[in-house]
Amino acid sequence: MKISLKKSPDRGPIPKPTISRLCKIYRMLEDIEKDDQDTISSKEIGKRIGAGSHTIRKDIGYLGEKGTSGAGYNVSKLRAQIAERFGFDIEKRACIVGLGRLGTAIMNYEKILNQNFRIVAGFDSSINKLETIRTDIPVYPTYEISDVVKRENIKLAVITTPVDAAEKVCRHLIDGGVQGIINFSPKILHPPSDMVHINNIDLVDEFRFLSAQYTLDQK
Amino acid sequence: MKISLKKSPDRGPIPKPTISRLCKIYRMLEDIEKDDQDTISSKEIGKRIGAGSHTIRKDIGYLGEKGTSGAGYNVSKLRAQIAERFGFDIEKRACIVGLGRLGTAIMNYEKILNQNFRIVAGFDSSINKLETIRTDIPVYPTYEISDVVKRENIKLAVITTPVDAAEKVCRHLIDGGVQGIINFSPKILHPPSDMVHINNIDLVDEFRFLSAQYTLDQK
DNA sequence: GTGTGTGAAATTCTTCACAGCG
DNA sequence: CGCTGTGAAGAATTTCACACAC
Repeated sequence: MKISLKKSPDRGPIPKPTISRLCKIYRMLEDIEKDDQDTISSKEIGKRIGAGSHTIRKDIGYLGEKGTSGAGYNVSKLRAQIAERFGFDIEKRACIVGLGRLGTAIMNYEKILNQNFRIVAGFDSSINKLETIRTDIPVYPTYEISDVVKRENIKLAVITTPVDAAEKVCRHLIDGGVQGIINFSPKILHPPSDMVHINNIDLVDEFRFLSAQYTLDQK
Repeated sequence: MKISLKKSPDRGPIPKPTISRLCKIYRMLEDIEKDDQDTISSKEIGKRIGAGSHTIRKDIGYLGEKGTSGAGYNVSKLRAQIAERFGFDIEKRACIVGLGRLGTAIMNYEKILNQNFRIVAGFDSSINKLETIRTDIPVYPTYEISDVVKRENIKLAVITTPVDAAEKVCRHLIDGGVQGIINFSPKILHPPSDMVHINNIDLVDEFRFLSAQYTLDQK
């Protein structure tokens, strides 16, 4: 007699690289859903996001839902699965701190609005700037950060201030309850607790990284 | 008799994470050099860039130059060492394709200019935009990309076009000889050869990644 | 004592390989 | 067959631990 002991598979915590790939896969699935295609193989997903089919299957394995052998994955089911696991169906409220060129560019980046991320506040330390900015999104002086963040239930923030302001701004955001920060200032910010995640993106560093790589492979 | 056989250490190819950290360390050293501090320990470097002291020592080990036990590393010597290895002393020429809000913001990001990266061209498909843009940097229509890139010896590029243009632009850049690309469009671009490096940064994905992480750790 | 250099261990992540399903 | 699911192998990184230098 065969005992159908279904051994629970890989259900450890999801590795970060997997989370990152699943986010990319998610967007890809959105695109594909718009086309006629309603099924997709791990191989094709892999080709699109730049990974092997094995990796993709492992990644999807963490979600728990199964694909159909021989056919691949059901596009909308898989997308829904990722959304559910990562909370993408719940609208997230975000803000931008630092309304210079980059900050306003992001504030107006219409794409974000459609994607269950809503930018509901902008902050700048210059009263002048606050008065001249043309936008539908309410803007506030920086000293109100933690109050507004609390009141508006903002969970995500983008920092586009000059370097010297970044650290203080970061503290205020976290005091207010922000849980994820994208920091474009060239000051590396560290999460004060495991409940907060920070993504430091510095353009100059990115340039350097690319430059270093191709310099190295010319040796 | 003791034979002083100096076994050559870790001299394999430098791992990517190490390259990335060394780029951050490099910037940090620049900052510190401006202050009075002329020596720094692996522990402090680690704290600043968010890594353990062990990791930092390993990273620096790849460079070949040694620190001084008990004192740490000589700041300017280490910086020079990184610059030399990664070619940071050689001025790199860059361009921006897509002169929307984000593109122009980056084009005017004065920091880059000071850092041995010079933005020497902008491109856009709209003649209108080319005519109205106010900048010292020469701008061209996109169909001239590969010519201008070749002529101006441009090695780095930033893509800030809408999605549908990204792929074609990427090809033209690479035809012209670009070796490193930062792509801000939400289309994932793949390097056609090992000689080209591409860094795909999509804002929405970054939001999702952060959002996913904090959603997961609330479970 | 403080701090580096580095093999070795531990961990994390990716790739392989192959059984099993449609 | 083609394609998924998954343990096991393998590779890449990080962390440890401790000898040695200042």
